[in-house]
Amino acid sequence: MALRFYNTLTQRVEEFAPTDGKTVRMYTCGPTVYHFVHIGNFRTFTFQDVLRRWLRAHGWQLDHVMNITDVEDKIIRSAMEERKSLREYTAVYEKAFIEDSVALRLERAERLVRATEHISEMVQAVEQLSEKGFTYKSDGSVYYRIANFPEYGKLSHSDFSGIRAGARVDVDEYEKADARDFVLWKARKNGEPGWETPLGAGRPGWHIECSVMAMKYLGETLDIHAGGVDLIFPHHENEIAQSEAITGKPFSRFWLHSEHLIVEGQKMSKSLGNFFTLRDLLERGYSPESIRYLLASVPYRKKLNFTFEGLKAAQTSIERLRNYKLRLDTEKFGEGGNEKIQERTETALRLFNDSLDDDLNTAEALAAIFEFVRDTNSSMDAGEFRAGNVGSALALLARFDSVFDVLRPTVMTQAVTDGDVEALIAERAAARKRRDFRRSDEIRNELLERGIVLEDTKEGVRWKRR
RNA sequence: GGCGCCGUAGCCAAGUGGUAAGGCAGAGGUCUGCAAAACCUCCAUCGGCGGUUCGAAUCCGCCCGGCGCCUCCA
Repeated sequence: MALRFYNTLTQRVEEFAPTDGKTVRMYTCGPTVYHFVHIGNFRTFTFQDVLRRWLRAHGWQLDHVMNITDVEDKIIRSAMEERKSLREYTAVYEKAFIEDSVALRLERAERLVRATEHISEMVQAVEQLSEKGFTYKSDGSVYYRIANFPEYGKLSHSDFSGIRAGARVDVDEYEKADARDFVLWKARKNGEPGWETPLGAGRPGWHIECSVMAMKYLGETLDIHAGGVDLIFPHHENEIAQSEAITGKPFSRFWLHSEHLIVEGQKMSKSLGNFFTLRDLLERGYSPESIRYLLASVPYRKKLNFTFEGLKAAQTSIERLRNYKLRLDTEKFGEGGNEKIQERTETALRLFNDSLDDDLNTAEALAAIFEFVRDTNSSMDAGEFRAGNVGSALALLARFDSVFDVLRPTVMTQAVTDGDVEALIAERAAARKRRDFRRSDEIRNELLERGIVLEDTKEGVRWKRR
């Protein structure tokens, strides 16, 4: 089955392949670095990570650009309050974002680009728009005149023809000709940081950075542009208006949008006390993998109800898979291979692939894996699973983990060395041999307290860190 | 008011015309010195009503209940 995505632009599921057949040129809207990125943002970034990994599983190369918005009203306000430069202020949160991303095993985009490092390109873009008659000035700021872009609204599927000038309260304190017009270049106000440019002293509007950076690195037409649903309007709509007005070509072939995350059934908000950053959750003792698993397990176009019960369930689910892999790695199976099991492995792999090809249906992909795990665990118990079946089973798990990436535990500090463990296991074995179960259990509990779990199997003791 | 989404077992959640995936939790059991791990069994007729159809969770209509965007926002 071919890879298909739901395209917001066409409102249809469409087959996807990169234009040149080799490299997927993708742009995703990254964080605004004025605070710690929250778990809802990471839902979107995790979706993008799964997307990246699955595109690569198809054999394509990636050229993925993610922006860092490091100039924007809230940043300016906060930086001024703290008497810091923009860079001083944003550096903290940018660093935190990257650390959090590493913890969640989010692959780094091929290019991570900052808005403030593309000011001159943005100025050029605004000038191009002016030359083509898409702009007007008001109070020293430059605005985009959407009336001159008839296709405005094609992404959000809204009809703006009825909107009249002055129909809305103007939130920007600037005079706009039309309510939907948006600012391309904001004139500097008293004491604000800004740039001296041919457009005047000021700073770029939010939308122009994405148009400029996307086209600078990826060309006039992208393969994929992705972000959260709340960006459809106005951000992505405005990006289209800017980019297509300049080039006359489609800005992006595919537009993918991830749904929001809610917490315990409610919208995440600071006032409700259900607002979490990754750091908050890690402090509560949840593992990065369990958070990653939970975020990835719900298909990206569905709202994700983030609950602590779900987080615990995620951790238990991961352990089940790790136990299975441990079993494959350590158990002695009979010689030869079992044809039936081989067929089931192939079926599971096919189901896994087909599910992800179907607009990244991660829930269905997981089901294929768990069904396979139960089925083959059962075969192992019955002695039907053979040494010849191990390889393909491990390959299936590897395929799974190349996307979900949760099998490897995040190593905290290793208080106990492997040697210590082995020595105690040997002592325990001796105790068990003389049926001294008191001493035997004592050792097992002692190890458990230090994070080592022992399992007695018919081939001897197996242990793991938890 | 405009546009759109959702409502499947205790929780999370697939399935979009042929008689309900998967995970977690729970109950009982097998195995084990005891555990752990694993396996087995049990646990829903899909918000409500009506319609279309041989047949609907899946299509249509109405109703009830959540929610998003339309303004900064992943």
